[in-house]
Amino acid sequence: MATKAENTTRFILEKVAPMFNKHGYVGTSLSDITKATGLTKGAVYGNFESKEHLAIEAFNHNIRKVIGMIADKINAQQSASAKLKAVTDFYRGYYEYTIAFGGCPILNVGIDSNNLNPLLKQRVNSVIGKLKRSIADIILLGVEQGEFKKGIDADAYGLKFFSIVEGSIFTSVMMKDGKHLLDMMDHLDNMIATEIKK
Amino acid sequence: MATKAENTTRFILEKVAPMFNKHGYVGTSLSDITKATGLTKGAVYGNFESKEHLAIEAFNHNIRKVIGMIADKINAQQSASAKLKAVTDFYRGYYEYTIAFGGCPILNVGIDSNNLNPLLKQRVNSVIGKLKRSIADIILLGVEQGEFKKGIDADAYGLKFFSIVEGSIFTSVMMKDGKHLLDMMDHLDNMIATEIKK
DNA sequence: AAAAAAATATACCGATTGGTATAATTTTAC
DNA sequence: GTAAAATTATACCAATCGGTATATTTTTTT
Repeated sequence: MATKAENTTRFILEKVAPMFNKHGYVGTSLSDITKATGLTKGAVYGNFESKEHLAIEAFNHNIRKVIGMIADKINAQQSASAKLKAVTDFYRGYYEYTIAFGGCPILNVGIDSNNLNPLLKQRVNSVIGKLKRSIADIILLGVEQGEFKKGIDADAYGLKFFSIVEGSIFTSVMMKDGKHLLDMMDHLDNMIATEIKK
Repeated sequence: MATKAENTTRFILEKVAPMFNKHGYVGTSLSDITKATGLTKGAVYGNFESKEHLAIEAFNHNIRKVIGMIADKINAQQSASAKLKAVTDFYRGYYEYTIAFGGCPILNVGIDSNNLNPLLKQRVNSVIGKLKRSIADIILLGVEQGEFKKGIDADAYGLKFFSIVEGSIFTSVMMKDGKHLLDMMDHLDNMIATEIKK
């Protein structure tokens, strides 16, 4: 059975994760946190050594959730092109999913931590690297299986994929325009069809 | 001649604009501002009614500079395709230009102000709308002049263009990878060539 | 159920936050 | 050059910041 502290840790994280995502690191105060959790500073600092570590774990929590969902969609498919389609399909539903949550954690925490919080930024960069890698690996798989063109720069396309996704989320969230995200996923599918597939 | 206050206003704005861009609204304190300008709160509040208005005018200042540069490049070209190429060429040099400055103000202030500062967010949205409009107008010009395909959704492409640019800047700045921005501008040029041009 | 250990609450710390009233200074108008 | 007006500096405000030492409560172990 989970100990009391483990339960509290998870409880705090779940309450706090969307707050950090919406309002950023400096924009989320300890009093915001105690207010939202109904706990006191004692409980918070009993479970997390500092606000910074709490923010990092909140980011990890957010990322685990999103990445987990994408990974499930990817793993449910066999072929490389079906895996890539699973990713764009996932983001086709992302606007509705994320709008209450405050947008993409990578984008939000990335911008928020840049020039301000090196530890957090390092975490974000690590996640970007992993996402790029997982797309690039799918592309390499497609090349191996004869689905995709030989000699394609998988890493560069992984990063392209990522940039287009993040830019689309930014615009959709800012303009409150879920349709735009759909358009952009069509654009990505088209890029895959014309530039990557044989 | 400019009055004393006008000079001071401009001086503060120039000093403060990159700070807000790098560290965000909550991340830039009045003491940061007085330290950077060498002035006192009296001078600051004599020229700006509040920190929020200062942040808004700093954003306007940043935007005017960037938009002005793009507009010059666009206006220097005659044909619609040359105008679009001028935009992607501008962003090909954007990484070096912006890295010391802290990234794109639209992206930074957009993320920063979302769910936190409605006035600032409104300003950002207005700028996004104008950028979309100016790209869409170039596309409409191209259609009119027979360069571009008829029946193309100029507004949707304006927003696509914007999303790809912003996503690319985000990734480039985060990963400190200027090359990626070049790749993405190639991608945009290619999109124009294959989807928009006749 | 009692004792030990773990977890949470309370009360406080110095530092900093944005903002302001007023005094001192500098600029402008005459 | 002097008076009036505009501008900047100083000194202060209450509120809030992240963090901590300690007291209290709750959970776990025996």
